[in-house]
Amino acid sequence: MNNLPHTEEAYDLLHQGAIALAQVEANGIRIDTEYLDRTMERLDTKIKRLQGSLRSSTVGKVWETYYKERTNFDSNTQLGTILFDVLGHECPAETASGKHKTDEKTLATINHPFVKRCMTIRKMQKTRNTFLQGIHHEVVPAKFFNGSVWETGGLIHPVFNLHLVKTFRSSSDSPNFHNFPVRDPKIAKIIRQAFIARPGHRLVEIDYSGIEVRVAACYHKDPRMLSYLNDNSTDMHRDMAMEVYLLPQEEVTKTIRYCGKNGFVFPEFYGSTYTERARELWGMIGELNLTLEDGTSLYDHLESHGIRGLGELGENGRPPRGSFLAHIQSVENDFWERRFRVYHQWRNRWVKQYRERGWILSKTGFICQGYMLRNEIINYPIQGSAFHCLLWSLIRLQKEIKRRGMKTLLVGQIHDSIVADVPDEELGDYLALAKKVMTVDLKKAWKWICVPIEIEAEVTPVDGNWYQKKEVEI
DNA sequence: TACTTCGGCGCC
DNA sequence: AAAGGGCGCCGAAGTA
Repeated sequence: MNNLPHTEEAYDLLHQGAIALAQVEANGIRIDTEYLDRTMERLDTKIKRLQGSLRSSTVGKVWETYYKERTNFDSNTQLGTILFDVLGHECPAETASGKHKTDEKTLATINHPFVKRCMTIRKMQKTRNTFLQGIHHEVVPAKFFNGSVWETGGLIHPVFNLHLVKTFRSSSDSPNFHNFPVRDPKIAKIIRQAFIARPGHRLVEIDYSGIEVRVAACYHKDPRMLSYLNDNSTDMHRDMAMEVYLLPQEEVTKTIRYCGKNGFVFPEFYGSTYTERARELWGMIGELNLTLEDGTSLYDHLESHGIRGLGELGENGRPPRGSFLAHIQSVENDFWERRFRVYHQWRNRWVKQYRERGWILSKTGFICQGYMLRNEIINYPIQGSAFHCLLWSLIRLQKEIKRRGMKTLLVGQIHDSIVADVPDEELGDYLALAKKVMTVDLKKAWKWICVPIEIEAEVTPVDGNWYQKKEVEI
C-alpha cells in the first residue's frame, strides 16, 4: 500500500484534520458510569442464567457427552460440530478455511430452541463484552458542575485516526466510536443510554444525507442521478423498490423502500450483482414480512405476476424463466444500461484509466495506487472524498466554535456525522452555524461539488442521553 | 505467557 | 478476473 495525499490541499486537510480531531478527542464524551456498571451486572446475570439453561437442555447434554471437560458453549467450532456432524443438521455453508459456518444467517435456517437460545446469548454477549465493557475499559473519572454543585462521572476519549484507512477515511478505536449499535432499537437503547450530555447540555448529532451518493455523482455526473438529487420529489430508492417487487408507488411502505435501498441500490453501487441481490431481496420478504396494503404477502403478489420462486442458476449459467432471479437480472440490466448508463460508463473509464497508468486521484487530492480490484478502484475515491466533506466541516466548525467563544464541545465523528455536546442556550447558534458550514461554506470551498448538499440534525433533551435523540428542523 | 489468525458482528 | 467498498473488537484456537 502506497497511498498518499498528493496536493497541497490534501496535505493541509490531513494536518488540520489531525489537530481538530485531537481537540475532539481531548473533549471526550460523558458516560453515565453508574448506569454502565448496573447494566453490565444485569446482563452478566442474564447471560449466566441462559448458559445454565443450555447446559441442562437435551442438546447441551449431547454437547457435554461429546466434548467432556473441553465443553465450551462459547465455541463456535464446537457448536458447528454438534449441530452439523453430531445431530446431522444440513450445513448450508462453510467458512473460508473449511469449517462449518455458524453465523446468524446460517443458524437461522435451523428451527430449534437450543439454537435460538445460542443466538440470543451471542447477541447479549456482544452487547455486554464488546460495547459496554469496551466503554468501561476506557472511562476516566471526571467532575461536572451542574449549576449548583460538583458531581462526579466519567468520560471516554475515543481515538480518531486519519492515517490508517486505505481510502483516506478515518478509523476510531479505544473505544471504536464508529460502531455503537443503532439499528436494533432494543440494543441501541441499552448502549446509547450510557452516553450522556454534560449538565445543562444536549447531545446534538448532525449528519450529511446520502453523502456518498452525492459525492459519487460529482465524479460521474450521470444526468439521471443529478435529477434525482436536484428534485426532492423524486426518490431513487423508492423507484427501485417499485421495480424489484413490481409495485405501484403507493404500495411502497417505509420498510419496502428500505429493502430497495439496502437490498438493491447500495449493494449495486458497491459492486454486488443480481444473483446475490435476488437472494437477499427474496429473503427480506419473509424476514420483514413484506405485504401489500391489503395484507397479501409479496411472495403471493409476485406469483400473481408470473414469478414462481427465487430460482437457481441453470447448467448454462442462466436464471430460469419466470424466476425472481431472472427478474432481478433484468432490473439490474436496466439499472446500469439505461437508468444510470452514464454512471456505468464512468466506472468503466475510471477502471480503464487506473489499469493504464496504475493510480487514481481523488477529488480531494489523494492518490491511491498499487494493486486494486475493480470494486476497490471504483469505491475508494468516493468513500474517501465523502468523508473529507465531513472532515473539512469538522475543522471549520471547530475553528468557528473557538473564534466565537462558544462553550459547545465537538465530541465525536462517525464518517458522515458530527456529535456535539451543546449548552442548551447555544443550541440555536450551533445548529445555524453547522448548517452554514456543512451546506454552504463547503460548497464554496470545493467547486467540484456540483450537487445540493443536505444535512439532518438530531437533538437530545437537556441532560439527556444519546438514545433519546430526536430529529429537529434546521 | 504472548502472539497471530479466524470467524463473527457492530457501524457507515 | 472476480464475484459487495471500508473499519475495530471480541473470544476461540493454534503457535511460539
